[in-house]
Amino acid sequence: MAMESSSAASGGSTRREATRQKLYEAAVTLIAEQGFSATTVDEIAERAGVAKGTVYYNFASKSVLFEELLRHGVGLLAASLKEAAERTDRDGGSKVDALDAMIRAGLGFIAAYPAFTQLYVAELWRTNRAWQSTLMVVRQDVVAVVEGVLRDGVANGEFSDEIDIQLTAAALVGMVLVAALDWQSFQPERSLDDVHAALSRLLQGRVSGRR
Amino acid sequence: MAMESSSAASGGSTRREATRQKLYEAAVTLIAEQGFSATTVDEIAERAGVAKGTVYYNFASKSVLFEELLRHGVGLLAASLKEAAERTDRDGGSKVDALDAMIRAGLGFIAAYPAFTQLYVAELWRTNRAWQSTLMVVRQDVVAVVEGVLRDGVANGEFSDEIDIQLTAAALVGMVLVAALDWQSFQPERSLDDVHAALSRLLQGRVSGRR
DNA sequence: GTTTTTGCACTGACCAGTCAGTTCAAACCA
DNA sequence: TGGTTTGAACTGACTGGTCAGTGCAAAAAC
Repeated sequence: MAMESSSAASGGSTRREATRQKLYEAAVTLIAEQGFSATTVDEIAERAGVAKGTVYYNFASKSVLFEELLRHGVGLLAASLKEAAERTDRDGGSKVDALDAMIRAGLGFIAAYPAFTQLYVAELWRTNRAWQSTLMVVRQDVVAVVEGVLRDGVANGEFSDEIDIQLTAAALVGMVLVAALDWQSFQPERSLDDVHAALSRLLQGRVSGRR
Repeated sequence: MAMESSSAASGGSTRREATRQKLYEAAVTLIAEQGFSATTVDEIAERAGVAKGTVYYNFASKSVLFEELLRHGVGLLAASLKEAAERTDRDGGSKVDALDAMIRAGLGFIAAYPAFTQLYVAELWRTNRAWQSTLMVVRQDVVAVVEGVLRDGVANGEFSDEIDIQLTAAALVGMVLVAALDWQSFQPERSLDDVHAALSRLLQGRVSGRR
C-alpha cells in the first residue's frame, strides 16, 4: 500500500512496525487481486519477504491482519477528505468548492492506493462477514464527511433544502469510487485532471446545460 | 435470483433447466454474501436442495457455474436499460429523460436482484481472475447503453459536447450502483421513488441551484 | 540478554471434483 | 390399460490436494 512510506512515520518506528508495514503492503495487493479467501498466508509472507511464522508473530490471525489493514486505509482516506473540506473552508470557498476539492482528494487517494480501494469496494456490501462491523464503522467515517459538507451547504442556502443528504452523499461517493476504478482499470492513461474535470462537470449539472 | 421465474420461460423448460435455475438462485445469494472462493460447492448444492454431483452434471466446474450466472444476470440488466431508453425515445422524450428512465430501470433491477448486484460489484475490478474477460465483456454491455444515450444527446445538442462520454457513463453507472446498494443495505425502508428522485435531482444539477 | 525473525515439519479441517450406482419419466409395446 | 425399456438426470461416498495455524530450536538484530 505504501501508505506511511516515510520510515519515521506515526506510532513507534520499531523494527516490528516495519515488518507489519511490509505485511500490509503485501496483503493489500494480493487480497485486492484475488479476494480474501483466495489469498493464502504463505503468499502474503512470501510477497513480503518474510517467514510465515513472522506473520503469526505480528498478527493473531489472517482476518485480524485484514481488519487492521482496513482500519489503517480508511483512516487515511477519511483524513484526506476532511483535510480537503477544511482547507476549502479556510480559503473562503463555497460548499460546492468543498465537494469539488473532496472529489479531487478522493481521486488522488484512489490513484495512490488503487489496490486498497478495490478491496474496500469488494468487501463493503457483503453480509455475513466477520469484519462486517468494522466495515460499517469505517464506511460511516467516509460518508459522514460528505454528509457534513452537504448539511452545511443546505444550512447556508447554497444547496436546495430538498436534497436527500444521505442518499446524495452515498451517490457522490459512488460516483467518484466507480469512475476512479474504471479510470484505473480501463483507461489508466488519462490524467487525474481529466477525470476530475469530468466528474466536476457532472456534479455541477453542466452536462445537460448546452455550453 | 428468480430471474425467469415462469416455468415456461425461454429455452427448454426441461427438468434440467429447472435444476440449473435452482442452482443459479442458490449460488448467487451465497456468493454475494461470502464471495466466490469462500462459497463451497457443497453449500450451493445444499441450498438448492440437490446433490453435489448434480452441480457437476449441470456445470463443468464451480467457475463455469459462476460465469454463466454472470452472463445470465447482466443480460437481463442490459436489456432492461436498453428497453427503458428505447421506450423514452418512442414516447418522444429527451435524452435527459432517457437517462432518467435508465436510472429508474437500474434501481428497479437492483431492488429485484440485490444479491446479483453485490456479486457483480465485488468481482468487477478484481484482476487475476479466470473470468476477467467475461466480466469485461459483460461490463461493456451495460456501460455501452449509457454511452449510446450520451452520444445521441451530444449529437442533437442536448448535452455539452465537452463531456467525456466514457468517464461520464462510468460515473453515472457508479452513482446508481452505489446509491442503490447503500439504499438496500443501510436504509431499505426508503421507496424506489425516493431514491430515484434524489438521483434524478443530482443528475440534473438541481443540487446546487437554490430552489 | 531480550525481542524479533527464521525455517521447516506437522496437523487437522476442509473442499473441488469424480464415479459407480440409482431414480425418474417418457416412449414403446402388447 | 399395464408392463418394459432406455437414456437422461441425479446421488453421495470417496479421493487427492490445499491451507490456516502450531511448535520449536536456532539465528539475527538491537
